[in-house]
Parts: sequence; structure tokens; C-alpha cells
Amino acid sequence: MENGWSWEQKTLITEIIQGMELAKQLRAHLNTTSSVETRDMGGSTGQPQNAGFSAGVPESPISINGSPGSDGFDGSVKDNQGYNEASKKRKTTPRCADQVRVSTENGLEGQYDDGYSWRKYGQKDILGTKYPRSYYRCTHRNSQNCWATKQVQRSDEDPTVFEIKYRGTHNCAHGNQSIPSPEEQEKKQKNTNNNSQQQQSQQALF
DNA sequence: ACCATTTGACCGAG
DNA sequence: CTCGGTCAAATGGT
Repeated sequence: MENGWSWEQKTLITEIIQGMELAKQLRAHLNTTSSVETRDMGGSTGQPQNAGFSAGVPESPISINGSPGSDGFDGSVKDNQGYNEASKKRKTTPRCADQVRVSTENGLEGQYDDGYSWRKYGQKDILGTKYPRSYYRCTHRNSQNCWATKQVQRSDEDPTVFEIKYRGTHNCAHGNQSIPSPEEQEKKQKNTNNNSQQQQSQQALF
């Protein structure tokens, strides 16, 4: 019963945080003002949370290789087994997601770490966007029923900004105790969201 | 060996 | 048909 509470609170907090972040960014913009701005976050946007910037994927678009001889594919063994057809459709899946904008310092390197472990399960190019969108899911999905997922997409105009969308709730204890609550109930979430626009000030392109 | 990541294919909705 | 999202096999790294 009270379970929903946490989620609601979390959502609220998240929203507040979002607002703060936005305000921060806005402030930064205002601060610089004058002339070209272009993100000058040379320290202004003190990001509280991003401590770990690990440069990992420099993004090399050049995918070498290109699947060399792997001809093993050919249609032979593929075929999907209809595993899930259970029938009960989840009502189009509840889609409540929080959008958070993370600005990485001039360097694109750095993946913003929110404290949870994510496993990438897909990447797709979205029409209209210059960069592909990555899909992540909690590593404990099977272990703790954490069906939380995250989507990350780079801004087309500002490669320094990453748009992170969180979908679902975290049930995993990620590092803290092990699954103390065996409750696996799936709570229905209602959409209470109303945030519609969040557009940031579009910066003038050069 | 395991696990995270990569890539292609499949699927559902519009 | 197209677009977006997820899964599943293959691969690499530890």
C-alpha cells in the first residue's frame, strides 16, 4: 500500500531536481549573456553529480570492420521463438518517463552516472536526429525485478548535451543490501505527468 | 567462464 | 510502408 509513496516522492524529487538543473543552466546562460554564448560552462555549471567522467567511448563513428565474413547469419537459424505471447498485454506499457538534460563539459566524454548500473540493450538511429539513441536497462532486471530503463540521446545541435530519459522504477537495491523486500508486485503507475514543454532556450546557431 | 557491449533482425503501432 | 523499441546471437574484455 504505501509503496506508491516512494515512487511519487521520487518523481517529485526528480521533477524538482530537473527544475533546479534547468534553472542552473538558464542561469548560466544569463550569466554569460552577451555575445556568443555557446556554452561556456567552464565551471559554472557545477554539476553536483557527475563525478565520474570516464571517457570511455570516444564514439568513433567509424566502425571498422563491418562484419567481415560473418556469413553465419543467413537465414538459417534465426527464427524467433514466440516466447512471450502470453497474451496479457500490458496495456501498452505505462510510459512515464522523466527527461533530464545533462551537459557534459566541452568534452563529450563522460557518461553521467546516476548511481545505478545499466546495461545497453540496443541502439537505433532516430529520424530527425543526427546521433543514434541508446537504450539501457537496469542490470538487475532479472535479479531484482528492476524494470527501470534509460534512454540516452545526444543533442543534434549540442553534442555536449545528453538527453537522458528514465522510464520505469528502480526496484533493485543496487549495492545496498540484498533484496530485502521480496515483494515483486507490480505497481500500476498512473500517469500524472504533465510536463509538456521543456524546451531550453534554443541557442542561436552559429 | 562470465558478463557487458555490439549489431542485425523482428515486431507493434501509426 | 515507415518509425521506434526490444530481443537475441555474436564478440570482446576481464
